[in-house]
Amino acid sequence: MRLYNTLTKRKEEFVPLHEGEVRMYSCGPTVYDYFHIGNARPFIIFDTLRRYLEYKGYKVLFVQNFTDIDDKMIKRANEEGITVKELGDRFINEYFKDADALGIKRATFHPRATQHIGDMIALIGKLIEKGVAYEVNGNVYFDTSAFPEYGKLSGQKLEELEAGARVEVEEGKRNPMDFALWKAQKPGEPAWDSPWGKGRPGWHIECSVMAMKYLGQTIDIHAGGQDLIFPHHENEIAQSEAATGKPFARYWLHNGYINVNNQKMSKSLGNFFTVRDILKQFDPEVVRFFMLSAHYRNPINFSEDMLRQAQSALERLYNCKANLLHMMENAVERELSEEEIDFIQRLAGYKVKFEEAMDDDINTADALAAIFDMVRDINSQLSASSSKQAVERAYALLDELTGVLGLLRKDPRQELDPEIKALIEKRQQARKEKNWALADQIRDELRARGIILEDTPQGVRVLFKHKD
RNA sequence: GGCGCCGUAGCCAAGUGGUAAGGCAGAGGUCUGCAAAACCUCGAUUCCCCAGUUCGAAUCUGGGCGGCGCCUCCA
Repeated sequence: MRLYNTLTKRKEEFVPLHEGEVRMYSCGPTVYDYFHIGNARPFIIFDTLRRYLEYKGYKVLFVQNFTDIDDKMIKRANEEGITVKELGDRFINEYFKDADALGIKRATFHPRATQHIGDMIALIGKLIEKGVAYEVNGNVYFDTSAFPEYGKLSGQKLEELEAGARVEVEEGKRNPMDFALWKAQKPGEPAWDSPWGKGRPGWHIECSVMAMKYLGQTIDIHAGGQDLIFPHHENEIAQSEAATGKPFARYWLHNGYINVNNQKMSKSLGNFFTVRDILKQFDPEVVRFFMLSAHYRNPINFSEDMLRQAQSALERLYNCKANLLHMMENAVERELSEEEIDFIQRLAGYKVKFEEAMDDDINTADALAAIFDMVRDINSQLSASSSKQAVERAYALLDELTGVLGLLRKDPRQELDPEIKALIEKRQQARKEKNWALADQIRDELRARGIILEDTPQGVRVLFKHKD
């Protein structure tokens, strides 16, 4: 598999450090609010990468943190009149509700920053010992000039960064690009004891600490949004590598933004849509499909119209799944025909195409194209008279490949309540008697209730309309 | 000022040297009591523009136009 590595600006063959095992870390949310759909992109994309690595047989250790202490947390907690801890508890809970809905698997570990303060203090102490960090009035800063490779991830040179710096130089910093590892307590802020007095950790140190604690000093994959390249990930590299003398992460993956009217969606611009709100109107899998319909490094424009397109496309896949399930209940056990043998051979081809796409830097758009090719073939090849074996093979592959993408997780068949069943029976009777007026009336009635009836050669097929 | 990305049919989107995937929308047809679903057919002689390299370029090089991002919290 090849992955685009931000560090080298190239696609590289992915080879994990430990055979058969992948250790990856992805920057998680700051839990001060519901997350928006721009935040959802890396969650969905890197969940998909994780699923694909597992599909390929790797054991994946996946860590995604929660940032539960920083300026935004403190500000919001004050506004709400609750503690930072209470705020964090609440939105971690809300995070899981939305993430679960989107089919994002739980990470192996979901560490919280505030539960690793001791480890952070230890790492900061080590950096001071090594002479790459210094303390001023209870604040500790990382000395960027002491780390010659600073800027290697973002492709920036220290002097250029400084020239363009819009940062106000904080009192006590030796260098404008130096960043806080530890912040002295200000009145009213939560604080922890440390060798430099009461205070709290800077943002960047948490990811270094939690990544190394759970995954070791050198991890395979570190992922996040493009806006984290600088300064967050740059700083993580500086801290971690200055402390250990070893490469911190071997492959750095960054997803592109979600735009609204071609502008980056962000909290500060106010042009964001929370996942919570979108899910009132759309099925979560529609959101997931939308994210996967473009390559993860390209920007994608978000709009309701795009979601509707995704919804229609997803429905095509669900129709295929529903058809196969329906056929499986009716298909006959018999020898495969020559045609069916050819068909099964073609199935293997779609699987190869799918894997080639995913192996090429997680090209989910191309992988979906392979699935759509397969769906067309299934639809034209299989019918009521197909052999059960052929139908089952097709179903198994569709289920397997869409499963890697986290799609088609629902069973389109649902228990019907007796009233609906009775209506369908009544309609069947009417159809037998060629009472088309009554039959159509019942069909319309059910449609209004979100139940779609299709008359197939094998009997009535019941579909449930997705939210829209 | 530094670093970087993008511009492919009405819309979305792969493809990055060998002659334009896939999806949505639309048109016609087949099937159907009518539908729905599905299937078949139709859509870029062409990939923002210009020049160059090449037997050959959407794909490489140079220039231009247009859009966007990072360099500050941000997925």
